[in-house]
Amino acid sequence: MIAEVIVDIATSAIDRKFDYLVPERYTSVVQVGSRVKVPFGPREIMGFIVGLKEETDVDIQKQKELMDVVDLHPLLTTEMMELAKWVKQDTLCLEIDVLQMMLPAALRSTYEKVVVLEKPDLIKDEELIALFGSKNFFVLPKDIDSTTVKKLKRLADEGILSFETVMKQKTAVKKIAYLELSQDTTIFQQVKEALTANAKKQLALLDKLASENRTSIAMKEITNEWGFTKAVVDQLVQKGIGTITEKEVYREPVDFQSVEKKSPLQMTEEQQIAYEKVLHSFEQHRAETFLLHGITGSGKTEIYLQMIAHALSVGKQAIMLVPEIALTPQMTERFVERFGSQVAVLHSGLSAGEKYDQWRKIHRSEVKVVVGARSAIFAPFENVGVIIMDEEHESTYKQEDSPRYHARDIAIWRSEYHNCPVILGSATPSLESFARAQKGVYTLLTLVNRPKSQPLPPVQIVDMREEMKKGNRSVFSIDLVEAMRNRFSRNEQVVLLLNKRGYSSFVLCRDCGTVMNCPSCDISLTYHRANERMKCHYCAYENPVPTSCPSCQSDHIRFFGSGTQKIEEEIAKLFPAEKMLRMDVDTTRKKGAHASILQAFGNQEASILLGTQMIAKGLDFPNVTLVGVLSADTALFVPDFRAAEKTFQLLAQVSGRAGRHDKEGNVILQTYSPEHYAIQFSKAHDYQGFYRQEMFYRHEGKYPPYTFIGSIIFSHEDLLSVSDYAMKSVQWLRENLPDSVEVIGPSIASISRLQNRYRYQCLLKYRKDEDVGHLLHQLQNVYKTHYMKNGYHLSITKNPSVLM
DNA sequence: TAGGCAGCAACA
DNA sequence: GTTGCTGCCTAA
Ligand SMILES: [Zn+2]
Ligand SMILES: [Zn+2]
Repeated sequence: MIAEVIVDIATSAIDRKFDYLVPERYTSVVQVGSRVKVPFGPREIMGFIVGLKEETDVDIQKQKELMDVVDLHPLLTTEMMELAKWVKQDTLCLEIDVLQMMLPAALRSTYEKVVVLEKPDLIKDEELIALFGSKNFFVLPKDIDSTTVKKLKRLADEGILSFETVMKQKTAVKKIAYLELSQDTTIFQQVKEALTANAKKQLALLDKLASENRTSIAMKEITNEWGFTKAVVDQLVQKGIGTITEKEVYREPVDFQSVEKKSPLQMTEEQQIAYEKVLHSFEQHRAETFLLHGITGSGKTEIYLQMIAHALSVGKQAIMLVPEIALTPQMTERFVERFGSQVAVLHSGLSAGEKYDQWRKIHRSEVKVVVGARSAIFAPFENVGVIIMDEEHESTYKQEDSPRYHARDIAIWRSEYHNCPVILGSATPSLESFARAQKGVYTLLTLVNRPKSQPLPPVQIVDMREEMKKGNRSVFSIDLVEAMRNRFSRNEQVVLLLNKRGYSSFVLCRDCGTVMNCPSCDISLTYHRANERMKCHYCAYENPVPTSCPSCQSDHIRFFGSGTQKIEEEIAKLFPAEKMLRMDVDTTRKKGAHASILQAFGNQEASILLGTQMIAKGLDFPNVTLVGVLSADTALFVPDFRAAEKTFQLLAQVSGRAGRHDKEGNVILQTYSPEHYAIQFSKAHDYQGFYRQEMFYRHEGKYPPYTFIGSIIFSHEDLLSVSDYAMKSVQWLRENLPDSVEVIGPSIASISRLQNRYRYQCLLKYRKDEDVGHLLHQLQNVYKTHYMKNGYHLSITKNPSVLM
């Protein structure tokens, strides 16, 4: 038998199947989807079996046997392997990268080089002896200097030492030791009678066991809570009262006991209609995509819950995607309330072990519902009944680095595989999705009423130019200050949004204006207050903040925070009695900080929550009756065709935060461009109006959804080389692409240098994937054969979420 | 002429 | 991604 194996090496030349002979003893255990240990050149590495066959074209002399079958049960389903092939083809990435991404990080193998001392008496060099310490081996560090390596290699040639590569698995299954008591109850009496008088502890433990009347007790409980040492237990085990066994346990991030079970809510007529349309499609086993457009508070989640419940009732599984930032404990609780321990949760806050355990529960079908962020779309269920993506417009559903997949595309692919519906839900759908719904590619479902909430809050626009004329130079308009004062007098809460997308704090010299930049990237360094250091977001560079300016030696160094600090001071002056919580990149760097700030605000520990766009999601607070947007327009003027769409989505989202409950809410938008349509339509809560206006501009500019965008980045350490490569490539594209494809560039990329590499960018606007797919593959092949080895980089992103 | 080192193909 | 081979250069 022959196994087709994709090996664990992420290089394009290796990213294909290799045939291995299956030794006789493994023929009954090898399965497609299992991992295997294989010889590859002089090494041993991990690989995935992607096929089994009886014959191979490979030279008989080249053929090798696989060494070991690692998994007795396949890790990857047939579906996942097919999906990986499609993702490779569609996003121009490596198949092995997709396969690795489908599995939890804990299953990834790592490789270590170990130096083993063979003849200890023949080694003279003191430095080398020190490396071994008292052992006869050491792990070769990655950053070891080359002279030491040379010395070691020489000794290896003489046979004094040898190099070995060790394959390691990161995290294993967690096991807990249990004392299993014997079934034979007479043994206890026998042992007890045979005890000598000085065996007081053993006697006490026997009595305790008798009083507990359990058959299995965790060793931890016996030692920590009952206060017996392991020696006492061991002695009794030796006398035959039972055995110590290891039991597999799951590291469980959700406490199911503490969550009260809840029944489905009565749906409104509008919800019922939407639900039944999906249900009909579900019953027909159709792979239909629904766009559920419902304003904030219109009850989309109840439709999700009931659809999932129905899928489970006929033995199917469900995948529920939520953007990472909205995946709060409150969010997951809603699912646990309905489905109890049938829910698995996957998000970035889990440890590697917890993620692995959640994944195993999914893989073994011990849970039926997955609630998770982007990567949860790869949940290895085998009988999916419905896939739901909440807030489908979120750009975080697109993975920024390879494999550059969009969760929406994966969702639709999987729905076709399982013949089940997909629900894309949003209050402000992406233009792409809404346009597809208009064309009938997706089925549009609309919710316009808010069953439990007040009508959408009135939005007031404050023209900050007028404030300037009145002589108010503060970031707070007179109206906003007045409204805030009014809320505080009623003991209500206020949310303030500082709309400064993408800005982080930087370090600047006040005398000459020099901004501290990364020496290897054309980007300013980010100031980290916690340790007084400056870091580069794009490479590993890190340095303490200088005491004097490197270009003019002045010591007037200033830090520009995300802007929230300055506003914090101003609030303290205006409302000295009010407590405030700040939420921005600085205060949420630590894991869990985000959730704890929101929780504190929910507990009324402060009356003001000030933050950047990250506050737009998450909890809804019943006591918040005013949302103030300090600078509604700053994101409008970034050079991105989605700027208006993103601004509208953000404003719509924060507006929904005010007055979701019995109290009436208000929104105040401060702006320097009150006439802009994104702001005007936000005020009117008019998605459709915004959609029509924005579609007009997209049509004018030939932007999505009228076209698709492809972004190609060329980079090299040498500026002239990369400009030459970019020019040649783009010229070739122009000559070979059909006229319907617009080729823009090449031009210097917006981040012109990254990790010491100069960057050029080219943009493609095309209408059909077939128009560019073939040529992009060809461009990549030319890159692999002629450019890659000379230090060039080529990166192709289809439908980038940001134009960088 | 041995030793060293960069460049490169092969990995089943 | 690594490895070991090849051919060229350099120091003795
Ligand atoms: Zn950098
Ligand atoms: Zn200066």
